[in-house]
Amino acid sequence: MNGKAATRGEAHLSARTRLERGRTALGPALELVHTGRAPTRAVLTAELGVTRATAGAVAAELEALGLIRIDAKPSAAAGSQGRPSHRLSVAETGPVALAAQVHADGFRAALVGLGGRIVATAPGCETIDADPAQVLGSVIEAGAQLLRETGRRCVGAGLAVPSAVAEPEGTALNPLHLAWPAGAQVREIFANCVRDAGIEGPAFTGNDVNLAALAEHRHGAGRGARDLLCVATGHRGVGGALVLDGRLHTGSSGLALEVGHLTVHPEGRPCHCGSRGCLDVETDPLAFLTAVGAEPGPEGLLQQARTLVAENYADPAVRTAAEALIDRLGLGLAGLVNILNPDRIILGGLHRALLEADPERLRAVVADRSLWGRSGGVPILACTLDHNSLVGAAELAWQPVLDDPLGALG
Amino acid sequence: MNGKAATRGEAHLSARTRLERGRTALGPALELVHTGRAPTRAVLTAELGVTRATAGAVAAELEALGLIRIDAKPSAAAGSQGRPSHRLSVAETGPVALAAQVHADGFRAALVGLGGRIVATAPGCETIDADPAQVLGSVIEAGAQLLRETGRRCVGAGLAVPSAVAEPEGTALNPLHLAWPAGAQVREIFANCVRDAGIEGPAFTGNDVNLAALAEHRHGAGRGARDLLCVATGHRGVGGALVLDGRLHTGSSGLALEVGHLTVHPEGRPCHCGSRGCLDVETDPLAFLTAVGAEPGPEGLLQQARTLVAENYADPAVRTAAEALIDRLGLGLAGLVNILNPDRIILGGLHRALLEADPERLRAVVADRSLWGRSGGVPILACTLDHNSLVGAAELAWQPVLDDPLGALG
DNA sequence: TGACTTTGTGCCGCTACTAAACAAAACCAC
DNA sequence: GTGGTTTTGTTTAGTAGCGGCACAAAGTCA
Repeated sequence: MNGKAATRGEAHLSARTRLERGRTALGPALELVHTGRAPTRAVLTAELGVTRATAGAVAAELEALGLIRIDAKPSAAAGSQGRPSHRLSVAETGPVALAAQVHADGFRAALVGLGGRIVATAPGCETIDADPAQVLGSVIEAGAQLLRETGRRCVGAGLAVPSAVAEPEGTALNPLHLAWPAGAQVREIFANCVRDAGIEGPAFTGNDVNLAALAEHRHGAGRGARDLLCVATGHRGVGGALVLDGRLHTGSSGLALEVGHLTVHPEGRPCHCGSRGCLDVETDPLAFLTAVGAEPGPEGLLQQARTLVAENYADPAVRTAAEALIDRLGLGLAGLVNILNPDRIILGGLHRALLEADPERLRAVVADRSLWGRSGGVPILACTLDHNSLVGAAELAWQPVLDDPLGALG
Repeated sequence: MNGKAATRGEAHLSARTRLERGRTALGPALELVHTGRAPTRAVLTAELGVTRATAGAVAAELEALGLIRIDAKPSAAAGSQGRPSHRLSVAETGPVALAAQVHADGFRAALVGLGGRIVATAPGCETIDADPAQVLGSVIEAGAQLLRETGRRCVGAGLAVPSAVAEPEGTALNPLHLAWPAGAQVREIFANCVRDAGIEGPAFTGNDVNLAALAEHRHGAGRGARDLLCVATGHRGVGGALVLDGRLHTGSSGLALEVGHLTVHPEGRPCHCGSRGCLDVETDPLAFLTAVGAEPGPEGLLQQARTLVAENYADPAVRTAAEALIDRLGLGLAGLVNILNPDRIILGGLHRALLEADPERLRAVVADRSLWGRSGGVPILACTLDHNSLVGAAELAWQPVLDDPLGALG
């Protein structure tokens, strides 16, 4: 060991300069197929910037690894000239990632293949225990059952939690809606559950909105965006996420994009953070239901608020409350646009319903409050994936394979 | 051309997947020497993660290109064992970048070598014309004169302007303090001036605070940081910049980190943006001087405010005004911390003076208003480089060489 | 003085790629 | 049909960059 070298730079820095070796084209090629950007070897050739020979060899190797499928029969695209190409697709019986999600109403487990395809889903549970180890043990047991039933190889496991996850410790800082203790070592607990269940591969844990953003970027409304901003509500509060150049930006300690305490209404209601009129307390489902004067129903705050916006927008009380929320959400998004200048924004939860109820109003507010009205033209879209947090959790587990297929599976 | 491939992904995406070829170790190695992280070939070996043979060959090639110098005599580090290593350093007579900066008081030109070392400086001008082409023509003429005097090879030119620069057009959106027209095509004008002066290499233009952040990251207080946030004042207004993984984050249209309109004082003074109590109007030199009740002096707002803070902090009026600014700056920084979660913050201009006057107060405010007080522990430092915008402008011109030394110089 | 430690270099071989020629499978014009 | 064109896929040979290894060099330590 060389002491000078070890203390000189932080680990992540030398990682950035460290060179890749081996089949460097393998990972990028798999990612292109995974995200649906390489339907044929010809496209793969162009996207990788390599020769046809290389693209062919790489594709063959990925097929040999059981990750992708190359159609035996060529299929000509309509109106195309030349020799028809063989389609590339994700292997249908290839490995899967075990994805898990916990939320206020319970948990879910699923197996997710390449391409973000959900292969199998466990029934799920509708209640949640106060002990993280018990909950995560149950959800992993459900996942292990799925693996036994399908008999598929597992590349790893990912967990989505409705809380900020601190780096590098992997503790849940505010699992307020889970009745879990703040600071619970979720990553470690989850990894232990995965190991104890005899499941292959590494285990990862992330915030649900972050993972939803990652999934939308790769397989949903965020495809092709370079700087993607996601904002979404759960039942309570607001979460944000940023995907830069295809990677989640979680900041130095995992706490980036905690957007809930942007001020969007200086005279607004007080927030537990000590300020007033935070995005959290002004635009979440509870804020909306309170403004409408609706009694809490049995279906949960988020579902109740969404349904009201979607189905009763003609009701003046609903519309007035919704427009107030849209204006404040727009103010918050404009503030984020001025700081992050994303090239796309995706909304989830109640915010998605608000966008769909009156897209023009939201876009106008954002454009009006963005500097020079210019970046106000940023596209604002609704998220498009079902279970995007679950798919995002699987992306975490797939990442090592995408980075180095041979190293992770060989 | 393949139409399908061309329309499938945006250009930057295929660039990310496109593979490097040739001597892939050359660029990273040069960057390590450039940023002072590879003082010997042994360290270079460790940082690159290659064999000694490769590191030796790469260093020899960089020396042959005239970019670095390998000491003929070995120099043993104190208290070290083993064979002493030959020191690596930046070539003293190697190529230079032409750096230019325009600001409210005039312009400056300099030649900057690798390592961020200013090799030569032109006297500079104290007045500024309303016509961008004339100003940039003059500054380039001063730079060309320096090149003639020193006879050194030029790798390109970089320009720092006190305005947001829109991407990809390269227009200055708010050169308010320059008396230039908003929307001036500064990048194109600058590139034309460079070409007309017969200067080799490409020309680049960027915002001065962004470039200052880049320079501080590579050669100053930001070294080793992964997520670096910079906030600085000029004479009027506040600018921000973010360096992620060694690269400037300018957002999709160059307008990221326009932090001047964060709300830091809801009942504060009105801002031209339509809101009240923006960081711009609450924490810039004019805000400070107004709060103190000082008459504008001849030395410029920034210098006057800085001097007051640095030399008259005992004066109750100065102290009261400074503390109010610190509190509001802290609020703004806390908001940015909640969104970006940087691992370091660097302050420039008046903000630097405020930090140095009362570092504890500023850190306490930021920690208090950051979520969980956790990321509030982010280090807040003063910038350390002289002429950091100028050095940053040179970094732009050096970047192609750092990315691919052979391709840029061979 | 000799053992040990660390740095630097020459040589060999591997491997992932390129380049270029060839083969295959569609279309079109006649 | 038949032959030409276009695009895709494969085969072959060649190359460049890096790893591995052995060895040499230049210091410290006992």
